[in-house]
Amino acid sequence: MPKVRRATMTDVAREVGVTAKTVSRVVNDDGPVARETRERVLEAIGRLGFQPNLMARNTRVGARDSTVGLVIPDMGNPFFGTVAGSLENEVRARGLTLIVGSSDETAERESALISTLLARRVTALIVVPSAGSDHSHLRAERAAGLPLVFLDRLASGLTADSVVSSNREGARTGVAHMIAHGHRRIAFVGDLPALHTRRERFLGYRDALAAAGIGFDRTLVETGHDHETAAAAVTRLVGGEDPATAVFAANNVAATGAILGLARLGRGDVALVGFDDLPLAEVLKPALTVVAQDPAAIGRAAAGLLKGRLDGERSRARTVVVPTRLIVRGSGEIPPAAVP
Amino acid sequence: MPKVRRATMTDVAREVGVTAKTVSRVVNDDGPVARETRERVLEAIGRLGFQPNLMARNTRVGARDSTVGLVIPDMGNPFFGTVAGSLENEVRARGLTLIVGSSDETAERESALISTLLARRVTALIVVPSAGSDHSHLRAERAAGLPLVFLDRLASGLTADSVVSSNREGARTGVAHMIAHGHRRIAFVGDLPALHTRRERFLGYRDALAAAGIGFDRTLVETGHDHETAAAAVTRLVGGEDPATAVFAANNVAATGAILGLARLGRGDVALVGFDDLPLAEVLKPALTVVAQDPAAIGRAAAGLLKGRLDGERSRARTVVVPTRLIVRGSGEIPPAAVP
DNA sequence: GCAATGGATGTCAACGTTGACATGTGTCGA
DNA sequence: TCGACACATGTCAACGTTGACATCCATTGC
Repeated sequence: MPKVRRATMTDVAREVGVTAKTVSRVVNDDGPVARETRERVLEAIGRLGFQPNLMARNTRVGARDSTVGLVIPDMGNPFFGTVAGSLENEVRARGLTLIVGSSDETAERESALISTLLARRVTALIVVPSAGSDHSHLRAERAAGLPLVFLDRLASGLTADSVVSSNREGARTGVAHMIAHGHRRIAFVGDLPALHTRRERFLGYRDALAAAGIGFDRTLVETGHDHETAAAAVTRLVGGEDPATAVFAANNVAATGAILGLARLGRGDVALVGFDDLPLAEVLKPALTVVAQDPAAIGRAAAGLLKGRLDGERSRARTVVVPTRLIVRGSGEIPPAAVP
Repeated sequence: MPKVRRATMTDVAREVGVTAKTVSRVVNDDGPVARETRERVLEAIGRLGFQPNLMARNTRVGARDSTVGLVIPDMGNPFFGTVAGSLENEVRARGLTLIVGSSDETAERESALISTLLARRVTALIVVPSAGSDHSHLRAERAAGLPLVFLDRLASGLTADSVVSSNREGARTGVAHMIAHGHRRIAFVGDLPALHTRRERFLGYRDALAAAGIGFDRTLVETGHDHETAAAAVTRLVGGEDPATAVFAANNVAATGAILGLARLGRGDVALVGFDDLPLAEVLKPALTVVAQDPAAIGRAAAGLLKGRLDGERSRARTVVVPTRLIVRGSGEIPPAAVP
């Protein structure tokens, strides 16, 4: 690994003929410095390409840092991307910088990433828990005063501030919508079963079935963590005997996969409701009916909780539930095919 | 801001009755430690929730750090998300951690973000340059040995390792494809004019026109940096007198906006080719013909360049061009409407 | 029996920065 | 004219960690 030798305050100071402390004063606008000295220091800083070493500063001044760490499961998923973007705006408005890492939906990487961020002494931490991860090791940090917010999914092994969508109620609404259009064989395609969101949405699915007096059929439940597995799952669900006449896709990936799967089969007769909106939802044939989340609102809510903690609030952990909204566009209103 | 007091090595050492140095040896697996001492230290570490302070370590040992910083313009854009994900895999395979920040496509934020990352002494830096940003200030860093790679767009004011798609040639191919299907009024909808990708793709567009002897019409060129402005641009382009019969959308956002705009107008008769593939491209009506980029290959190429520099390569800066591929699906083969 | 060996631990200083406090110099009001 | 005061800068130590080197003790070999 190449050694990167960078200019230090002492280098700058030597260049100008002052002390490091004076350079420090210039850099931090702290304490009086003669106009002429300041100018010479700034000139030398530019010439040497000096950049203050935050790491060294932070050992001296403690945790008063300015970055917020965010851990998401997947950079490629636009839902998390949008949430991250929203969060970034909020966080920056407070003068903080957001840095993001991906856990790739594994507990080990999540844990490693959190360690890295903590080792770098981030000011606050926001985590989208991965499948199967345990967060009890964060208890000490939280107790020590680290602002900590869980996003999209609740943490396990620890109670902390959280922001989630109204998963159960949203899923119930989406499924009930298809029941109201006459469906009784409604499939559920969701993300990994260990995920909080998947479980909650599954409960909502069952709520809707139960409310309509429809028996639960385990064979109508499938998992798809990427487009192709979701497409394959849907292919199985709408084929065979006693197939599903409708599909509830419990997140954007499953919905995209379901759309691909149904289109490839030419099954425009199958009803479909997705959880989470897609940019192209309105132009699909049929247009996609969804239970829309509000990623921007989720980001704002998380930032709100974080700000409270940063301002020293020590109240009990709160969970903010961001409402979802059914957007009717066509795919969810397709009636069941006439029984032969 | 709450003060977060964390356990230090000294705290752990006091607890066990040894010196900080011994704790350091245990933590870093460095030098001999008696089995029993090691166990007692580990126990105390667990009990106190100690985590080594990377910042302090780094002041001592210098730049030998383990994180790579990545600056992208927009977290919400799946293209950058996918590239980031690919890069993450590559980087992690080398035992490094990727941290990402968003510049929101502004030069100021990009610059601030780079400063933050440099101040945190990242091992290497990967940047997707924003519109109008200047990178000459990174010359000193690069000279000092900082591995630095530009992604998707070339830097301005500095020559450094770069990875880009074959933008010009890809765009030329896409536009030529529509010309081959009889179009002569082909509109161009691209991202911000200051962006390298937009400029290159625009050159490819003009190459194709010139090769076919079609005069350039400035009124057929529009800008759309988000879905709605792109949709509005397309609406203008295909309306009025002497309208465009075909549209080349120079990135995924413009393509999505174009699809939305055309669909809302009910203009299924307008040909469309997008730059960058979309997950739902195949199921659109008509299915979307695209010039596909390979985000995973882009990530891998960048990681490859980075690894070379990390291993101490001091050769001249290289630019890797990742090929694009025309995927014919239907929307690009629509013939021009019969002239009235 | 004693030096050489090596394991287990300690001591000290240094990384780059900044808080606390000290020093020196010039200005101003009484 | 002199003390008070503000300004400009310096000195020193400390943040938490680790590299270099020292020390102590128990084996080991001859």
